Amino acid sequence: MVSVDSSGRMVLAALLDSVPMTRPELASRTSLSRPTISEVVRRLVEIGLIVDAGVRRGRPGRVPTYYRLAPTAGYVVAVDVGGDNLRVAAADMSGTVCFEQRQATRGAGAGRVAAQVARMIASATNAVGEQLGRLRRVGVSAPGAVHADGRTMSAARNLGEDGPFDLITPLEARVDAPIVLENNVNLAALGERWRGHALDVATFAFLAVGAGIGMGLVHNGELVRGAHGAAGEVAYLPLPGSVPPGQRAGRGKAQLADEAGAYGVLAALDARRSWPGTRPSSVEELFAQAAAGVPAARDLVEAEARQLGLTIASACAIFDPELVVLGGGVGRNPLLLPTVRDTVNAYAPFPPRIETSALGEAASLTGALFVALQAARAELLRAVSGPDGG
Amino acid sequence: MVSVDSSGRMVLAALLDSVPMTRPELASRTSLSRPTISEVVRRLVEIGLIVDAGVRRGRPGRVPTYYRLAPTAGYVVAVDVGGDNLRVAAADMSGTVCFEQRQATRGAGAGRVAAQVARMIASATNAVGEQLGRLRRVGVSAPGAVHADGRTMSAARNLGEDGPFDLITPLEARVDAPIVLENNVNLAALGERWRGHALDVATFAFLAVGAGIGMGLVHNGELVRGAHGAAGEVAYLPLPGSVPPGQRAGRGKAQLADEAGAYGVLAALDARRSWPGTRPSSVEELFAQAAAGVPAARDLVEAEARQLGLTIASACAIFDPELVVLGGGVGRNPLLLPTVRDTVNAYAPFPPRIETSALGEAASLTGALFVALQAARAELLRAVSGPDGG
DNA sequence: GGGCATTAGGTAGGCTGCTTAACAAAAACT
DNA sequence: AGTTTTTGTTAAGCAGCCTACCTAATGCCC
Repeated sequence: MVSVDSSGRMVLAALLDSVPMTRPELASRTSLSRPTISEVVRRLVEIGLIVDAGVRRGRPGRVPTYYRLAPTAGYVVAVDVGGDNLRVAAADMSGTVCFEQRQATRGAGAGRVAAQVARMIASATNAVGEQLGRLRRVGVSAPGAVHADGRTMSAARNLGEDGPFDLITPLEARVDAPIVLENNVNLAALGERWRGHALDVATFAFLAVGAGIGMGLVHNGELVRGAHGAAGEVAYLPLPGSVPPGQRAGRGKAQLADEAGAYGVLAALDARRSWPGTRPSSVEELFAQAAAGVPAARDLVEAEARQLGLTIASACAIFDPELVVLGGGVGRNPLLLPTVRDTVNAYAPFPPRIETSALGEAASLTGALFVALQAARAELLRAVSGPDGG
Repeated sequence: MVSVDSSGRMVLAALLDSVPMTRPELASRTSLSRPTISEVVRRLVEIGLIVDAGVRRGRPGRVPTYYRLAPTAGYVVAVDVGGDNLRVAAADMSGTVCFEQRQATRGAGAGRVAAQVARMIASATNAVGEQLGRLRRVGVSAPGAVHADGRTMSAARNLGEDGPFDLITPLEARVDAPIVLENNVNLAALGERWRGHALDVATFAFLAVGAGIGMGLVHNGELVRGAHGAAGEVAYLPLPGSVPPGQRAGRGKAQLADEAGAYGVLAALDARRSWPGTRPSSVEELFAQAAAGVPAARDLVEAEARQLGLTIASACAIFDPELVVLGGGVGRNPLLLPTVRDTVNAYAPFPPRIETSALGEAASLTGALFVALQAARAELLRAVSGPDGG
């Protein structure tokens, strides 16, 4: 008798890519024999994990049956928790997104945010209904450093929390699935690797510039978190022109690169005494004026781009990525790209490719979907042998 | 019949740690049954990879036989190619060093260096003789960036080569074993992880400060090379006070951190117009005067330590290591440590542990031994199933 | 020194998870 | 209609382990 253990996993793993396959195809893909594949497929159909998906006609020989992942194999939900917006998405086990929603963040503090997140997850599960089976995993993207326990996070100023706090526990009480928490920038990096510009890139960095600034690093396809979950905290880079710590107000040890976020850009804007025409009141307006050719606006944008260039040059000297993806509300503005590239080329001995995010606002959410799917699939593969095996 | 395939590898892998083991011990270690272990051991003894190592007396019960790796299982040789010195070491498959030698580097250029290296390898193999079996692998440590092909390297100014050059091909003609080439700083990092201060540390950095400066990064136990083999090239870090590229003479794009090497320190020394007492003519003398309390010398050492601190702070902002090991002729001087630590603590939000190298001058050589051993062991494990299997 | 407890090592038989070989079934091609 | 081609099933077998049981050889205790 055949296992449905290691071979079952191989077959299921092959079918998780959502492409239906015939048994001979599965045999050559897994390099198992056809009898073994038949046995495994029979068991997986019995368990309800895969289903018949019609036959293939038109070629000589007996018609083979296609098999694919059962639609009821389960689904995952991802949440991107931002200071301004909450985003939710749901996808089936093959990764096809079947629900999306966006809401303004109402209220601050872990408790209120958790409550709103739980409601959004509930509306996602309601929308999906029973047709996709059960909810297998929830991926949560949030700004701030995630501790080693995978539950606590700190430095999430955007969410109105300064100290360490726990977003997971209040969620677990209201959600019937394991929850994976990860930093939003790290997830944006994984998102770009899954469905963005870093498709086949093993070693790259995602530079997110929004209200603040942060970098997500991927090495040989796996996330670099650092010993304290602080890898990619480039706000703490000592850069040329930066003011030594202790001589700065407010942000603790954060260095010059912190000024590259929207806060910093607006501060630089305020510092300008005169402005030709109407003074921009947001970073978007500043970029619009720069695009329209207002010299003062172009100056600020150039200065910003140089900062980002120095940040990337530092990353190259340490990490030497093959590609750097620029993202975040500020960072993904294409106006920055030429000066960023020039600056990096001037400093780095082996300049990486530099692109703006292919996923835009959805990068972190896509990454959260990815980690949720990964975890759910791994659990599914383990579960194949677990229950009893037959 | 038992495989000597997967189980054979498990047994051999257990015995590679050089600790002799009895068959019951092997059984519990590999979680295989005693009959299986007996069968596997019989085959490995037949092949000549392991040998009887006496019996254990003194405990109740039948006396068990110890087995260990055969002394004739082979050996590896490591070479550390430096601008001033060549070092060679040989070790048996269990990692016990049984030969060491040092020579001044005579002549420059790939050709001459390769010839001298080949002679040293030959003297190592002669010293070892036939008693350890055959030479299985040679590990070579060299300054400079190793290309993706694992053969070519560039930027090895210390060896009198500027452009890319190939040290491996001329060696292969004179050495009867596969050769592994790796950057000396990367190898120093691996050395510290194998037999130094980073024993159980998964994510750390080795900062080498000698003539130049370079960093070796280890993430989850594996080397971070970067997309162009340029990870850890911290000479290119843009730091506070650094002069933009193009405004500097000589070293291309290299930034301020380059001044942290011995060249830079001596340049700073020369820039001082007056000096109390006899002006030091080497970095060693400078440190000696600083230790003796000469204020000007202390100033220079402090400045150097601050540079290193900023470099490490940059690495923390990007990579967030758990530990940083200071090495190299300049870097391992303990006089630097307090100021380095203070500077890092001032800048980094999560300061890593900082230690001076436990292996000193031998760090790179130890790392070269390690990669040679790793490669030789992997090949040995593959070979167990290869030849025929019985 | 003899019996007993304890541990090592060997043998026999059996089970699991595959394999290959052979065959039956069902389509396209001629 | 017959041939070719591919799919799917069945039967038999084998590799690589395991368990159960047995024998061998020691230390310990009286």
